[in-house]
Amino acid sequence: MSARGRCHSAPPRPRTGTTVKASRREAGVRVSVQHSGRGPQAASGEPVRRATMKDVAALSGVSIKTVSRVINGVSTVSDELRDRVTRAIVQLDFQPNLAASSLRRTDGATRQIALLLEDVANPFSATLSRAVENVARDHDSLVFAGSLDEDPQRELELVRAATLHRVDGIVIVPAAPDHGYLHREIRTGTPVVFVDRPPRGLAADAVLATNTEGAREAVLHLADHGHTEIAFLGDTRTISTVGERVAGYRAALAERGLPERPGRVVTDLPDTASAARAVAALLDSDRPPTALFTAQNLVTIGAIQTLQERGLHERVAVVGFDDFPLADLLVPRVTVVAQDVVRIGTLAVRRLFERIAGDDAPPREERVPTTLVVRGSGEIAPPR
Amino acid sequence: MSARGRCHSAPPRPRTGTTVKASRREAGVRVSVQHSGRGPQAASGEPVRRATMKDVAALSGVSIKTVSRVINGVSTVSDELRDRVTRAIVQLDFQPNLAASSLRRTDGATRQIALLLEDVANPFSATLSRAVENVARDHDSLVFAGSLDEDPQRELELVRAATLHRVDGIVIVPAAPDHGYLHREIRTGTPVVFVDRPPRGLAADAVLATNTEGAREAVLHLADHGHTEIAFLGDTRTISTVGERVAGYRAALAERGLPERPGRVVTDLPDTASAARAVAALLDSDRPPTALFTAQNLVTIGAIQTLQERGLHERVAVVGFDDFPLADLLVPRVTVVAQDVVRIGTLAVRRLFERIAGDDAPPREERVPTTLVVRGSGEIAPPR
DNA sequence: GACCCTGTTGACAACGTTGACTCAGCAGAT
DNA sequence: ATCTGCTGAGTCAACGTTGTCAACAGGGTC
Repeated sequence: MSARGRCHSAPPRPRTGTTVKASRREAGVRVSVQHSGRGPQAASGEPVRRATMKDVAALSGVSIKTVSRVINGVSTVSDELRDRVTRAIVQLDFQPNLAASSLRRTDGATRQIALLLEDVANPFSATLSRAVENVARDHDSLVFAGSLDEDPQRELELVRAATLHRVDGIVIVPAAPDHGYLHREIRTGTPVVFVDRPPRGLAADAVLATNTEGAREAVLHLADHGHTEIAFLGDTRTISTVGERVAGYRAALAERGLPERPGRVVTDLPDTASAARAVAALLDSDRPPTALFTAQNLVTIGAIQTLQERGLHERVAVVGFDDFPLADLLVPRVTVVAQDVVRIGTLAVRRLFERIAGDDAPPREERVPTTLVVRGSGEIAPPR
Repeated sequence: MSARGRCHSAPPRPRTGTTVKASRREAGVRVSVQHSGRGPQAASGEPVRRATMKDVAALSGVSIKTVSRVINGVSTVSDELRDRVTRAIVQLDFQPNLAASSLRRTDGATRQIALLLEDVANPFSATLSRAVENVARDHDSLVFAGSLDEDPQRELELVRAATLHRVDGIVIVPAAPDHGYLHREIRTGTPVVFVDRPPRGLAADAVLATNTEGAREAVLHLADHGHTEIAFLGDTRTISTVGERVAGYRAALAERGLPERPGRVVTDLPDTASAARAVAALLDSDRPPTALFTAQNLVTIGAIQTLQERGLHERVAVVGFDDFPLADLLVPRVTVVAQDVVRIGTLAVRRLFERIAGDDAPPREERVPTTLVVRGSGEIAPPR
């Protein structure tokens, strides 16, 4: 944007309808320039200075401080002045400058929070994101979302960017193996709430799913449908949820007196393709499992791909951890242990806003229960 | 946050491993308080004041202005001073106060852009969001995303919130029927780029899909597989893409000399459920269609639901507009006209950053081509 | 009438940074 | 030796707001 002009003179402004278009093509994208009489966008009607409190004060004949009081809802302003100021604000379309405000204020609030997740484009993150947005709205705060891609380095960068922008707080689905570095941020007044995975090397609030219990329930479900050969397939081992889910798997096997066969716990499957390959390998082994517990979204999908390719989708039982869209349109419909993602997100931001408001109770860990959603794929009986 | 303290004395800090937990239950969520020796989160090690340029200047023995120069990469600083300042910055963990900076700077840049979309939780929006984030990262900018839920009122509110926070620019998938109100924002220096749907009553940049051509291609595809009874099912009529896709549908029918039967164009299906009902109604009509062109994501899914329920999914052909996850795992796999969402998002933000950089060329409309993805559901032949 | 209290308003400085300007020092031209 | 121009550094004010404090009006009390 060029320097702010002072010129307020209105340019000639013909009707909008007269737009003429001319097309050309570049690299598959069709571009058309709009030769409207209104002229270029950025210069449309000369850049205009935004009104400040000073302008409002001048127009309503009061001091700047009184304008500030009206805006902040301070009660010691007479009705008459409040009225005059309010009218001036509307007339000038005044919006206070948040930067100046947060610079001066003692609490330094910016009314922005950061949400750092795995990848805004995956369904878990997207749902979380929406839940967080809804709560943030009630607190007049904006949410900026960042994707970590399970990369610790990226986590550092984004936390850094967040504090650079002086966000009021951070909700994070962490990727880093250690969070000691967050100590400094918390001490300088940026509270952090962990979601889905607990902090390591740091005491902080966390909202998590009951991973172990959920996994246990899933595997018991399979065992109770007659399966004795149940495999575990999961995401990257270093993610804490994976460990918890493995623990649940083992607890269920032990509870039903089933042995854990070697090679039946496969982890470090970060995407659909690797999960698909892992399932293929299992099926090709000497003693193929008759049931699969897929401990994550993408793993479940990869598994189903392989089963479909081999025509085994009506033969091998599958229970997945975490629900996903269209799970109930596949054949067979997919039985899952669903996390209450909206609940998790909501609790996490609420906690964050409590911290922002000054709550300094000891950090808490909240566990949100999962639900077994029976749909078909988990109720397939073992052969013979 | 309580008032900033000055106390820098380090509290006793025992090992982390000694955390003790106590559980209780409230409304299904298990809560455990962490009685770690480190004490409450917010007070952990007393709140600490953030370093300012003044501190850096004092530590390195230069003026504040020189610190500013170093941070902004001004070349007229001797190597020695630059070194001293850099070391002080690291030592104090200094991060410049962006609020103060943008307050003082002539361009007033905040390094934040807003992304307003239908709903961060739907796949189209989520993909767009990720694409925007990636480009924004290159410009050291943060993105905050907001969901409009197709609500014009909400659009006004969120644009308002965005300008209140003085974002450098806005990328928007609009919901409002008229965008004249944006004139003011553009003139005060907040450029706006439209995505998926063009602006109305305003000249502004837009990046759109080739809706008409894509729809035409889909319907020609169905006709060329022998269908003469093809229905159109679409989202809310007021959305411009819907109109364009209807136009493409009609163009294709005309091109193949097929009549448009009454009641075959069904719109205003905002969600899966209503789409499912609409398909049921069509199938129950006197002359049921043998093929469906579903002009939006959720509509496609709703249609498939009904077809599956009736066991017609291998009988009635379907081509959808817009790809969706798992489209290739359904039975039959779903043929779609895919939009290049990543491309659309990328072009849009790039354009936005050009505007932010001061480009004041006339507004442009770019059209990104669609691709027909043949998978099975669109190649089902009509009965007999 | 002097005193105090309360409630409303404004003057002023300060938040942390950067733009405009100044100034000292020095090299090269005169 | 003086002048000019340039380079590197510093001083000061200003961005738009809010916290602190003082001033003032009006009312009630003694």
